Amino acid sequence: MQRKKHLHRIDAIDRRILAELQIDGGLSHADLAERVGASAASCWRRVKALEAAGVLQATVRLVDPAAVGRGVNVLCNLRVRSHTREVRASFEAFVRSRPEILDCYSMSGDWDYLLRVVAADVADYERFLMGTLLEHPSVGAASSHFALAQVKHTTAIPIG
Amino acid sequence: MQRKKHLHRIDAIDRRILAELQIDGGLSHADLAERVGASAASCWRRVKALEAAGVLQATVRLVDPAAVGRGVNVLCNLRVRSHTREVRASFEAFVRSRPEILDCYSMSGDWDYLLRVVAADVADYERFLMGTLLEHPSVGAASSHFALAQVKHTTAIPIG
DNA sequence: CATGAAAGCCATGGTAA
DNA sequence: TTACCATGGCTTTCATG
Repeated sequence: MQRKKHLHRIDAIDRRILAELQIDGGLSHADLAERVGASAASCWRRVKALEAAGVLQATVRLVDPAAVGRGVNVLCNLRVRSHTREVRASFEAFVRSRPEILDCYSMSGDWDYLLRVVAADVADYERFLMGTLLEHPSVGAASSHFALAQVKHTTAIPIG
Repeated sequence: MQRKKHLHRIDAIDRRILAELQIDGGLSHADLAERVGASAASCWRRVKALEAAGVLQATVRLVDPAAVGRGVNVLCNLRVRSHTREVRASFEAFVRSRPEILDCYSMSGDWDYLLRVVAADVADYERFLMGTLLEHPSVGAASSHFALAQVKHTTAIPIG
């Protein structure tokens, strides 16, 4: 799973390719070529190079969380029980293994980590918090905050 | 931009389709059919229905933020200057208009919003904070925390 | 050396039974 | 659900600036 083979110089056309594909990943090479102002063949070569360099990553379909019963977002600040290498590695492996934890950042400041958890409802989150998260030996304190609404949520990184 | 036309009953095969497509959105209908244990035609109809219902949303390509100079994540707690409808609407429109703000949640608790901002480095974020965010008339206080690492970041909602 | 144009193969989407 | 066909995208080749 090694990526980032070789730093590929990203020029203006590459950036336009990235900008288009991260909005619509289903574009054909022909359509993409038209939008970025290059030939289909050149476009195809660039896409392959960007993939090989690890700049262009997975193609994914987005699913409406509410439609599959995961409409509640909870942001959870968390401290680990100790800051040894082992405990942190154990916690991070745990985080990666739990599908309801979508995002996890190691933070500077008062808390060690910030998690985003999706749940069906408050009771569902309570079960996860008490039954799973706080049960894990690596976890110290946690402070949960419910999102009232998701004002914005995008996967598109600003390019340019 | 109306979605969610009609609540479509999602059965086990639909869930498997969603689970597969949110991991690999580039799957052909034939491959998808094989993985979920249905025929290609049936699979195709289900995908169309899920799209029409708004359950299956955009196909996007993920881009490595660091490769395009956006490797720093900042989580920013924020209060608006007042809680009137107008001020909140103004703030939320502002948030949606700024491409470096990837996520924004309206929160319960001490702060009104939580933002995730991607920046090139600390100085770049400082410019955004002082020059753009805090300059906006709707914004009151803000408290920024830098992510030391992105331990986990996925777009895949748990299905099932 | 990278690009652009052209062409063939093949897989795919879509339809009909 | 299975079978079929025509469409169109992917990939290579080649000539060019």
